[in-house]
Amino acid sequence: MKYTQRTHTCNELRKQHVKQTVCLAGWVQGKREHGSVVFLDLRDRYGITQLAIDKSKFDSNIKKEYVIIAKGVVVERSQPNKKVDTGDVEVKVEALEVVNESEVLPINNETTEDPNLRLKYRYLDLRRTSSMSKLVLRHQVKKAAAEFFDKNNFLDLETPMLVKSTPEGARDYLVPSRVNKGKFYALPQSPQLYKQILMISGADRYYQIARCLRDEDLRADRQPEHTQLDFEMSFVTSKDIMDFTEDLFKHIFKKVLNKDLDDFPRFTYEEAMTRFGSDKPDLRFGLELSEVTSIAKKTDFSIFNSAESVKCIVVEELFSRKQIDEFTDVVKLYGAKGLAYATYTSEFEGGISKFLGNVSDELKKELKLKKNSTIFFVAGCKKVAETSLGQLRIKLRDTLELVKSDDFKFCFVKDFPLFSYNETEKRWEPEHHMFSMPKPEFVDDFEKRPGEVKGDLFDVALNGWELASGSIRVSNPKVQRRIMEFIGLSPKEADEKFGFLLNAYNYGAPSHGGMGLGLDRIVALMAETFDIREVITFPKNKNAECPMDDSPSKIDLKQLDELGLKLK
RNA sequence: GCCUUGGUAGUGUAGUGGCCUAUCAUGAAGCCCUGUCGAGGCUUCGACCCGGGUUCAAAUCCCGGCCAGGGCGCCA
Repeated sequence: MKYTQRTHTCNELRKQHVKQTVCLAGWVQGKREHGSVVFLDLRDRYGITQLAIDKSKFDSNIKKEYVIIAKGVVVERSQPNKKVDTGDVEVKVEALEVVNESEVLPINNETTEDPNLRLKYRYLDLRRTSSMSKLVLRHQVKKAAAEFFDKNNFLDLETPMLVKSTPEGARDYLVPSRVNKGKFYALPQSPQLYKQILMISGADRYYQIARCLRDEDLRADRQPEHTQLDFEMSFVTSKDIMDFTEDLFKHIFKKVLNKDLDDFPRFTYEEAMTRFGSDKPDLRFGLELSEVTSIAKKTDFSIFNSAESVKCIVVEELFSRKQIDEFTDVVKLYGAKGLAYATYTSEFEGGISKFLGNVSDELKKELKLKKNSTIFFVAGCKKVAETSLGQLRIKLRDTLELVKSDDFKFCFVKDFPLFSYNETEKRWEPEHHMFSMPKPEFVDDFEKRPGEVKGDLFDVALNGWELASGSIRVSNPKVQRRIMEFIGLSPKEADEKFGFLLNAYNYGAPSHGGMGLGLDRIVALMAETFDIREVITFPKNKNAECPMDDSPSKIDLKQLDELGLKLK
C-alpha cells in the first residue's frame, strides 16, 4: 500500500508474503494470552491479521481497541484459520508501538441495540465491518451512478445550498442573513428550480448527488437531510426518462451487486391502485386486489349494498381470530370502517358467509376460489377500499413471510393525478409539485376538470418503497402561470415567489424533464435494511437531533445579536 | 399535535406482588495456561429510568414525568 507508514493493510497478507518483513497498523480486536506467546487480532477496515508476540516482549498493558503499529516477519501458520482471509499466515512481531490507548468501549458492537447509544457513539458503531460495509456500498452506488451519468453526457453541476425560501410543500430549514438583517435563506428541499433553469441555459443534461433538506417529522425511512441522485434532461419524453432511469438502475445493480434486473413494468397510477392498492406496489408477491362491487350489490349485506366500492383480497390460508383482529386494525388505520371476511373450505363459512348465499357460485367463479382460502373485503369509497386493502396486502406479506429482501422488483407508476383537493384548506393543490406538465389532452382546460387531470409524472417503486419521482416540466411560462393561479397563487404572489423562474422561461426553454432518486433508500434496500440511518454516515435520531454532537444546540446571545434576531 | 410499544449491571437478557441482599451470557479487573483464533480454567466487580401512590410487602400494580422505537397527521 502506498502513501502510508504501513506496508500492507490487514487484509493483504497471504502465503506468498511468507518471510517478508512487513509493517501493519490498526486496532486490537482481541487478545489471547498463553504461557509464552500472545496473539493479537489486528483490525483495520479491510480485514484482520493475526499477530504473534513472544510473551517476554509483550507489553501487557495493551488492551482491546488500542491502536498499534507492528513490524515483523510473515510466517505460515501450522494450523490455518479458514474463517479469515489472512488465516494462512501470521506476523511474528519484532517491534510494536502503541499509537494511542483506548478506554473500554461504551457499546458492544455485537449486541448493542439502543439506537440512541449507537448514534452517540456512531464512530464506534462504524468500526464494525457490517456497519462500515453499508457505507462502502453507498460509495459504490454513487460511483456507479456517476459513471453512468458521465457516459451519457450528463454534467455534474453544483447548485446553491443557500436558496430562496418557497414555503409551498415541506417546511424549509431557514438560515438568517447577517448582512441583510431580517432576511433569510432557506436550505434547499431539492435543486428543482435550479436544474430547470440550467436546461434553459442549454446544459442539456445535468446531474448532481444533492443533499436535500426538509424540516418535517421523521420516520424510519425519512431523515431531515437526505441525498438524491438528481438529474434533468432536455428534449425528452416521459418514456425517454423512464428508459434512462431503468438503464441507470440496471447499471448500478450489475456493477455493485452483480445482479441482472428484470425489465421494469410500467403501470398507470390507476392500474397500480386497482391491482395493488398502492402507488408503490411490491411486486415480489401476488395477492392482488379483486373488484367485487357488482356482486356485492346483490347480497343482503347492507354495508355492501350502500358502498361505492367493494374490493377484496383472497389468500389461500386460514387465520386465527386474533390474526383477523390484527388485520382489522390495519384497514381501520387507513380509513376502512371494518374488515369483512369469509373463509372458503368447501362452502363459505364464518364472518359474513351467511350473506353470501345467493352469490356464492358467482363469487367462487369470479375469484377462482380454491379450498381453504380466506377472503377479506373492504367496502367504502374507492380510495379507502383500495388503500386499506393495499396496506392489508403488505401486512399479509409480512405475516406470511412471502418475500425475500435480496429479491429486487422495480416498477414505474405513471400518469398520476396532477391535482388533489385539500379538504381542510378547501383548495386544489399539486399532488407532486407545481412544475409538472399535465398530459397533453388536459393542457387546454385543466382548470375545468381538475379532478380528472393526469400529469406527465411518474415514480419508481422498488419492493413497496417509493424510490424516485420525476416528470416532464412545464416549459411554457403561460401554462406555468395558469397552474400557479389555479392552485391559489395570485399573479402578484407568483411573481414575488417564482418570478425569477417564470422570467427565465421567457427566453426560450427546451422541453425537459427529470427525476430525483432517493439515494438513501436505494442503498438501504440494496443493503437489505429498512432503516436509512444505517446507510447515512452521521444520521439524526427521531427528534432530528444528533446524539453525538448534541445538535441542535443553544447559541450565544452574541450570535443572535449579530443576526438581528431575538428569541421569544 | 395524536396513537402505540418499550425502559433491569458497560452491553444483551430472566424475573408479572413475598421464593430478589435480582438470573444468565457477554464485558471489565486479577491470576493460571506453548498455538489460540467466538480460546480455555479459577476468583472478583457491576443494574431494577425518575417522582408520587396502593399494599404488611413493589423490578412487578396505579398516576405523572423523562427517554427511546414504530406509526398517523405532516412529508409539493
